Amino acid sequence: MNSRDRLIQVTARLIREKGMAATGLSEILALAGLPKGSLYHYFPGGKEELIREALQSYKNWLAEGFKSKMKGNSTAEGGLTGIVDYFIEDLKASQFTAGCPIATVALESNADLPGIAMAVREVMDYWIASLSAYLQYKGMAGKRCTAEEFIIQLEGALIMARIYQTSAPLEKLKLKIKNILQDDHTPQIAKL
Amino acid sequence: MNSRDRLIQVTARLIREKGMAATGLSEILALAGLPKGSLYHYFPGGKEELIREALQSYKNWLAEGFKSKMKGNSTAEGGLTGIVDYFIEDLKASQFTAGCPIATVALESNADLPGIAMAVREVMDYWIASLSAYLQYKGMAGKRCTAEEFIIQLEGALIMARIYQTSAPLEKLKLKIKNILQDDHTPQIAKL
DNA sequence: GTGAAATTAGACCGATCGGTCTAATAATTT
DNA sequence: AAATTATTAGACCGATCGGTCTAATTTCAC
Repeated sequence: MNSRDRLIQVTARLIREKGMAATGLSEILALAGLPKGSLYHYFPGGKEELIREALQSYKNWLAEGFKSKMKGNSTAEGGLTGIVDYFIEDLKASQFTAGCPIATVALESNADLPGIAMAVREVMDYWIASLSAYLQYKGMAGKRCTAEEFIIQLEGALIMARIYQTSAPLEKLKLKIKNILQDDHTPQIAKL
Repeated sequence: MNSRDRLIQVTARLIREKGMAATGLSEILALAGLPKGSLYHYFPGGKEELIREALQSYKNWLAEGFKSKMKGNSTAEGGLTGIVDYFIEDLKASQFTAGCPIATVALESNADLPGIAMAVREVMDYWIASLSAYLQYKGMAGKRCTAEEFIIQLEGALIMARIYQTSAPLEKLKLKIKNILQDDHTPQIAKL
């Protein structure tokens, strides 16, 4: 992997493990085996740009999961179950140290970091849109609400999993997918 | 408010807004209007002890919510709705800058901070236990699973609310409470 | 092979980090 | 009033923070 990508990957990993503020540039550089010059060569915007790129790379990670897990499942229920499995695998591989970077950064971002907050929204938008499109393709009604509902429960489960160091909440989520898909999530006051 | 409590409150607020690592002692002291000596007088354990206390204070905040919102509602559904309202009020009061400190700190904590991770678990334990006891009092079955389920959805909704700066996910959660209470959350393989 | 561009290397910067320490002051006890 | 304790005050510490800058080196084009 080239230096630029290595920096992004290391940054992404550290952010998922301990957040944005606790991740120092020197630690990133040490793990990537690069000097400071390389960082500012590839990312003139410094730490913030690097973090934004790390968030963007999470989009690719999500896209990979969509591709591999949805292709192998014919039903919407199977597809969503696959996505949860994708997160379970990731969680176990990291020994429950890696959460969702979107959530982690979202909870750390504030009005002082508008660029970060926007990047967070963008990735979440992508996630919701991808899931919605998938659900629509599978013939679901109220797709966007269902997608949001699924992600909300997934994010909540990921936090619980992190706190108690167990994948149980995600395993439980898999059992609830059928309900999520069946529930009527269309807003009471029509939105579209 | 005395100096000690002021330090805890300021710390709790900053943590909820931007997390643990990004919250500096100097900022805490400036907002509390106290010198460094006071901090280490009351909290010899330094920043970590202060954060643990801030997390503990969140237990009190939760307990207040339980008291005020559950007393005023006779049904379990009404009680949980009240809790969600409690979070909505808090979120709006902070202009969507204050998340759940448990989640925020949980996503920032790792093996290097065992004391923090334990404090996070302790507050979450308290939360789950309180809700379980309430549900049992209201005659619910599968109380603990239902409590966990509710909290997971609340945490997920809080993240979404933070990202999009809207209380909509929490408003939606209120509409789902009836379903959460009705669903069978007892584990497939009995746990107790 | 030579010149230009891309990349690596790391010294250096001021600011801030969490933490320690001593002294002054305020409050309380006797 | 004197002695004791609790609290405030802030100078100071080494370490690290994110960031800048100049060279050295490597890569690549011609």
